[in-house]
Amino acid sequence: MNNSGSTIYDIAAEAGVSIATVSRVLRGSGSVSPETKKKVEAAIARHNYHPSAIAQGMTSKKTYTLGMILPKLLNPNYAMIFTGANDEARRREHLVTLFPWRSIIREDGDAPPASTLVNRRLDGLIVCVEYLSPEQSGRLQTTLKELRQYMPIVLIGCVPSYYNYPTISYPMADMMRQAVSYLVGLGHEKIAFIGGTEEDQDEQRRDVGYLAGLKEAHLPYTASYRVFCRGTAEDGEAALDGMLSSLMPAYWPTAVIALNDLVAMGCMEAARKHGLRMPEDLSILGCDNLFCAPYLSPALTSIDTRQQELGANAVRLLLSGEERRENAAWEFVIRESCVSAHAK
Amino acid sequence: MNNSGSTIYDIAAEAGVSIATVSRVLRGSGSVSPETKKKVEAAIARHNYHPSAIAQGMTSKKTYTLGMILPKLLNPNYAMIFTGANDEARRREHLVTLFPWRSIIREDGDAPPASTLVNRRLDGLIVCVEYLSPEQSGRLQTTLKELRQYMPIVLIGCVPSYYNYPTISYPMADMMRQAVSYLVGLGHEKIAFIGGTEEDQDEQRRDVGYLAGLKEAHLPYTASYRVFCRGTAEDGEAALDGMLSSLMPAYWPTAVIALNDLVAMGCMEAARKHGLRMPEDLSILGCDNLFCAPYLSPALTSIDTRQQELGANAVRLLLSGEERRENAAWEFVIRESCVSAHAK
DNA sequence: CTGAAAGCGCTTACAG
DNA sequence: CTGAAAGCGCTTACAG
Repeated sequence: MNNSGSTIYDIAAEAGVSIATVSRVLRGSGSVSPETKKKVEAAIARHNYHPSAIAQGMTSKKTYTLGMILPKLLNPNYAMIFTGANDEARRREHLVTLFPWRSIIREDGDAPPASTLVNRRLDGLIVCVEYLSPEQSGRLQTTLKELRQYMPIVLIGCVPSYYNYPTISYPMADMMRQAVSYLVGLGHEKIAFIGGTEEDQDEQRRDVGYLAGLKEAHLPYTASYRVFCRGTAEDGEAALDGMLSSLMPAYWPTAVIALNDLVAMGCMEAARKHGLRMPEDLSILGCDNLFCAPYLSPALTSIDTRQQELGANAVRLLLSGEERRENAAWEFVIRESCVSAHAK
Repeated sequence: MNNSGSTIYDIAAEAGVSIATVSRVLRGSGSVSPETKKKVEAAIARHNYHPSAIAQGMTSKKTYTLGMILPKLLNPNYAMIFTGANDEARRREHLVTLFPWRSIIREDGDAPPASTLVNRRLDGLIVCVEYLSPEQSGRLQTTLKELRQYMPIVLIGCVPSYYNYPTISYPMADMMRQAVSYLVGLGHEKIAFIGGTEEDQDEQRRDVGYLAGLKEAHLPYTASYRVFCRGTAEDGEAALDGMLSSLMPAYWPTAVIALNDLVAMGCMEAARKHGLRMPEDLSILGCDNLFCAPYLSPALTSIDTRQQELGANAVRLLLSGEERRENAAWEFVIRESCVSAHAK
């Protein structure tokens, strides 16, 4: 039986009923007598009929597909977020499709922003925000405002507190404050912070927490211990390398808090090149708890940001239609890369 | 202007033309006089009108959406494949959406396989195949045969040579033969192979190449050097641990070829626990060249399998409609984890 | 160059 | 419980 072309008309004809009736048994709506239901189901099975979600969407105005925008999928974290979202969406009969970051940031000669997004008539959009320069942030907000007219939006990740959308965001300042506190508890006084952006004005940004942590511990703030960089391993390596190179060894930090595990990996590399033993000479704290964290040397102590959970929760929030702003969950994962400052 | 509801009718009314004309300027088909074209474009801009891809698909029978099925996205490799595919698809005005592995393998109480896939009226499907037990392989083939009636399919990854679909597959036996050869060149004679499946009958499977490599070097095949496992770091750790525990140290291998970098990471962990120094006591060769390979200790020598390229090529092959079977590209990336057998 | 009309595959009031 | 009909937002022959 050539099933690739069956439509609801074929089924109706086969079962000797109208297409309305077929539709009813398909959706389990309205009422259908047991006998005709049986006939229709038999016809469906015989034709191996699969109703077109496209045509259904045409009528119902729903596509059952959600859009997701991530800075990049190459960072394994984003893959986790996507997986979490995708799985949750499947449970709710939705699909999630990924759109490129540039479709909302719109650089140079990009296509009109958002047009693909809107064409596809998505039921909603999840945008993961992170590390934006002021101009990027401006353009993003413009695009979001436009998109908002067409579909509900949920923001996740490191979302500045002045963005006004349903959001699930990491309490970054808290995380960093506690990170400092953890290292202080291990006896560290020279604690560096590598990564993050200096330009954003959000009060929840990472270095606000870093500064708060230092203050809380009555530690002085040393400008050369705070270096900004983006989130790759190369960035991290260059950043720590630069810091170590410009400082007399006596002033080298004994601990560094890295923006994320990628940066932490780069820091390890830089430390190694400068002859530092880890963790004795230098403790390193990462963030994200990448799958490879346990396999680094030393095994990386990190902050698990439960990315899969974040993705799943984003879908739930989006589908709920609520306007809430919530905090994402996180927790320390203690391994071997952070030890007492007096371990050496 | 409330643009969220504009349809082609609104534009037509606004411009004082028929919807057919609007459609023509939208698609650049047929011919339209410059003036009416201008009028229509003005109306489109004023309404900020975005034609519905859904409705367009309704007529054209195309969804411009491709499906992709990966064993799991959590392995960063798969994220690379997906990214490569997604980027290439975007260039060709297509979207790619991810479907869960179980939708084609159909385990226990799963929904009827393929039904979501077919409902969505995909323009094509890319399936990444890997490490299948015979039963899984059987079920997969059944599902593929069914799906094939509805949409073109391309297979990628480690595809048994007896699968009869357009395919881009790694020449695994070749890769492994050359891996052995590389280690032999470094003076190794006790070379272990960890990973892969023993059940598949494909002649391109990894251990065929491993055996061929040994033979070529006139090295004996030692059964205890070949241990099967799945592809996670835990699997790799358990596998090498088991091997080392069951062998007298004098018989320990001096080099191990790991199924992939995850397994290699696990092997490193196991080696460390058994007091082996790397690379002096044990060389390790990975496969996939994960982003973290350079940051392991020692930096992992690996086989780069160019996953992003694979994803992009899969899209091209799928959209070309050709029935070819091609080999995926790969290359050695030499770092520090493989050294001369006499280095100690 | 342009419009009226049919059709894509469904769903959903509205009658009966 | 069931069917005829309108409608979802487009595209594409077919006339003119």
